[in-house]
Amino acid sequence: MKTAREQCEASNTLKNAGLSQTSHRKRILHILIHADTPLSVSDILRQLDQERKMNKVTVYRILSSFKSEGIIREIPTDHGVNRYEMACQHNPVHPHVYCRICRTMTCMPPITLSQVWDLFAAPSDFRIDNINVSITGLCRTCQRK
Amino acid sequence: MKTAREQCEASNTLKNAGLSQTSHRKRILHILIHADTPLSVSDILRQLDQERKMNKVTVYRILSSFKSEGIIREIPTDHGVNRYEMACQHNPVHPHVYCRICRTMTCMPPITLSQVWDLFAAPSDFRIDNINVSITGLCRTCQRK
DNA sequence: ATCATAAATGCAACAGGGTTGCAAATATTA
DNA sequence: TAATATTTGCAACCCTGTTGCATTTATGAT
Ligand SMILES: [Mn+2]
Ligand SMILES: [Mn+2]
Ligand SMILES: [Zn+2]
Ligand SMILES: [Zn+2]
Repeated sequence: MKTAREQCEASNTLKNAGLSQTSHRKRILHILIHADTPLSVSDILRQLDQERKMNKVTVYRILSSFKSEGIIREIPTDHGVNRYEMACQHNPVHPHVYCRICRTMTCMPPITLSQVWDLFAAPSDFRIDNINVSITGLCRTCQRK
Repeated sequence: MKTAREQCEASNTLKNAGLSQTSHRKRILHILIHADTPLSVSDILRQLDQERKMNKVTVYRILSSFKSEGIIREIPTDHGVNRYEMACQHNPVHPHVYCRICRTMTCMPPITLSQVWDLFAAPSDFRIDNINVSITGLCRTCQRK
């Protein structure tokens, strides 16, 4: 019997999703698991390239497969740059605050799915894949400028 | 004394925002006021071009000024294409459902700002400009394919 | 109205995120 | 090991959105 934490590790995550265990996928997953804020593709490429270059097309395709399998969440921003975070048990759906100047994105405490459901009352014939709550504005630092 | 409806008309909106009354701005505002769903720049250009062409840079700049003045809201999507809707009295903040296949965006019933505030508990030192709730998934039609 | 000044628009060129086709490399299975 | 399917890299591309600059249009004072 595995602990919950173990099940969120890279190789288990890939196994549970039915994805083959390539080194590329594990490297990207490792970065996402250890991130404390949602990452853009540029962020991920920058981290990868410190160790060994990876083609950006590969990163996009891997993120796309992770998204299809529900391993990660995609969070759009006002600036047209998507960000990605783990969608595992330890990271339930939650809102984000996003500074439109420095483009810092910060995770907020989670809300329960039932709260979201009650509040937003999505139409019953719409199949929900993803609920994104994004609060854009100015962080404390950027308010001073 | 003007009625509330009159205050949301194009020329009044421009006057209240302190923007000069150019024909370009009025044409775009007219399109947004009569839209029943948030529009992309392509949507707006397509409608404009049926009558008389307008340069896309002009459209972007006008939307940008409208956004700065709080006349319109900008709604990002998973596909990196922003959409725009009026932010007048008759159109309070509300969530949207967005189909990731046909890319249809539909407005949902409004929630009160205090509900959002209580639920998301944004940090007190963050100055909120915009709260966006976006529900992505499949519309009824696209579920059948 | 006339002129001076500021603001708005069009055009071209560009930036950056993201995608597609195809060939080469790697993993999987028999 | 050999055959097959999947993954990766590369180049070229598409699309949204931006920037610089010249031209046009609006504004405001004389
Ligand atoms: Mn988060
Ligand atoms: Mn709406
Ligand atoms: Zn900031
Ligand atoms: Zn659809």
